[in-house]
Amino acid sequence: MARGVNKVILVGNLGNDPDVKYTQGGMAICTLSLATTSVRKDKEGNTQERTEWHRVKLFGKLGEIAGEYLRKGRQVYIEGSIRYDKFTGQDGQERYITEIIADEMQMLGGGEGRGEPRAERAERPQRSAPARREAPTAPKADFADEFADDDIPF
Amino acid sequence: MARGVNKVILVGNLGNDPDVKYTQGGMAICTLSLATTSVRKDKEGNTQERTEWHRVKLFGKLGEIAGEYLRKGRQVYIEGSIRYDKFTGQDGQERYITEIIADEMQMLGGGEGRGEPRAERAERPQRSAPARREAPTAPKADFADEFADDDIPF
Amino acid sequence: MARGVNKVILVGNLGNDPDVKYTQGGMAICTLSLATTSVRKDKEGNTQERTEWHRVKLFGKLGEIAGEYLRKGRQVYIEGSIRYDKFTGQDGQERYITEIIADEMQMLGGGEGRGEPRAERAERPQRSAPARREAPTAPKADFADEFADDDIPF
Amino acid sequence: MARGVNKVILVGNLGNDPDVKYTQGGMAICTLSLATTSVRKDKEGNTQERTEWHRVKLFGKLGEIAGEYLRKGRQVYIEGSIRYDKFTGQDGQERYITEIIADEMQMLGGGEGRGEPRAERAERPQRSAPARREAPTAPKADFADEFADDDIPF
DNA sequence: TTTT
DNA sequence: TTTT
Repeated sequence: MARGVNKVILVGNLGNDPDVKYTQGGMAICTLSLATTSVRKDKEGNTQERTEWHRVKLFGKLGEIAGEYLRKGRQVYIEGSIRYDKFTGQDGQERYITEIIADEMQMLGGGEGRGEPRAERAERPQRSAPARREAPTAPKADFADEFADDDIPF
Repeated sequence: MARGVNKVILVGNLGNDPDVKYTQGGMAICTLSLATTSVRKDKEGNTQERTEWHRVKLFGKLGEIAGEYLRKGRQVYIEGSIRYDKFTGQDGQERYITEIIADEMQMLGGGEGRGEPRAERAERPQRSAPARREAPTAPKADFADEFADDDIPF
Repeated sequence: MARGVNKVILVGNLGNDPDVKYTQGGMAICTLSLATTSVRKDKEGNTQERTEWHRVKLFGKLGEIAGEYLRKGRQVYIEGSIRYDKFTGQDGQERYITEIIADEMQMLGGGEGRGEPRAERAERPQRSAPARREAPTAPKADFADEFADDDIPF
Repeated sequence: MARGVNKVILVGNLGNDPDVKYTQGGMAICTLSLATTSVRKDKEGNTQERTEWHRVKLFGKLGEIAGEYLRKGRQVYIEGSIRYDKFTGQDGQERYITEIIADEMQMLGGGEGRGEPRAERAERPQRSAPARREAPTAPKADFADEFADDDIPF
């Protein structure tokens, strides 16, 4: 299904609440800003930090879950792939954007902030996606029937 | 869909031709023996090698493809998860086995030996799986409809 | 440096407090029991869980940090490789063991239990490793001088 | 050593010969252009391809090896991290660049082109890096002494 | 913009 | 049992 491997694994903290939008077809697109920080010592022995801010996109059901349960500051595990996009800005200038397209997400650190979906978030789909024709599914979501075979034990 | 991450990434060479069997339900189960070798220097500065032999299992369509196109010696990329199994041998002794359950496979090194499925392999399903009720699909195979949404560009 | 890739990435919770031992040479060997759980639905639509218990080993400084800061229940990220070992038990039977040799570790979920090393753990090195000739270092620990070059910005 | 995980795994083919430059300090900086292609089917059932071109950087000894042994078309495994950089172009415009900083590299597919370092590449260091004060080492290069402990078997 |  |  592919020629090559393009895999990204991130564990970081959200710099902001997730941003969820819906396509005409009713599919959720959730965008996260995720920080990963690395530390090293320079020649003088001083500790130096550097933070990368990743722009992560989650589609479909995965995006809905992210939009409901994640919040600013939360620690999260993301698995996906890198995608480089090029578009022309309103000033006619070419711009480049790099995004991580998630196909797996895990909320980390349990406890606080989990289990209570945000009310205002939960409503949005109805408002902005009136024409939702079919439940969009996220990658790997239908794990069930892939293995619905009699004789394969878990 | 999970609490935790259990991910394995391997690049290695096959020690043998793949072994393909079929379940009562007609699903392929392909087993590979995959070698990964690491090199280090010991205290005396001598180069030392160590090879791990991984037992890799591929199910469904992925297993069929592996059985047809892979051969002894071939280099392959595998992504999957670790699974520890315990069973009782014929002598009543408990035995343990560790397997890598693949959900992604990539043939590496192109060229030689690719594109020519083995005839004897290709026939086996019919013989050993007469009751094949439905085409079993491998994980991630149905990438297509997951994203079949009007407005999301590739 | 190797012929092949043997990489494992785990996010899970500790089933027990870490077990730390020291070699004759004074190097820490920390063993963790780490659970990763996956969930799927069977044909009847019932949710089924399966937990894998990984035996993780951390050496040197990484093992010391793990032994001091980790505790039962804590969530942790581990990166390493799989190693299959075979040994002969006291009954003369051959036994097999699979271990994850860690070369990266990240404590997840912040908060509770971090920042307060366990007193009894912290002392052990002195007692059991009197002959510690040199500070053993964990893989990747010496990140500093690898990049101590004038002109490479962080 | 870090707060977060920022890991990239790529398997792809080189679009060009590697580009190697040297810092004032004599450290090699090798830049690769690496293609990973993914395939999917659209709603009409047509096969669609999309290729990402990754800009990969390898430093020190790893960069030297890459510069000598890799060539256009060669398949390669890269492990590293994502780095987003921002700089001001000659026109005063801000520009963004995303790079993969490699800390592991494996040539794949054996055979052709391996084992015969390119002559013109091999010379460059002397010419452009006259002041090479010390042999720069790549990440993970000094695997040897990290484990140089009496009692730890391979 | 996050986190420790 | 593979590979370089």
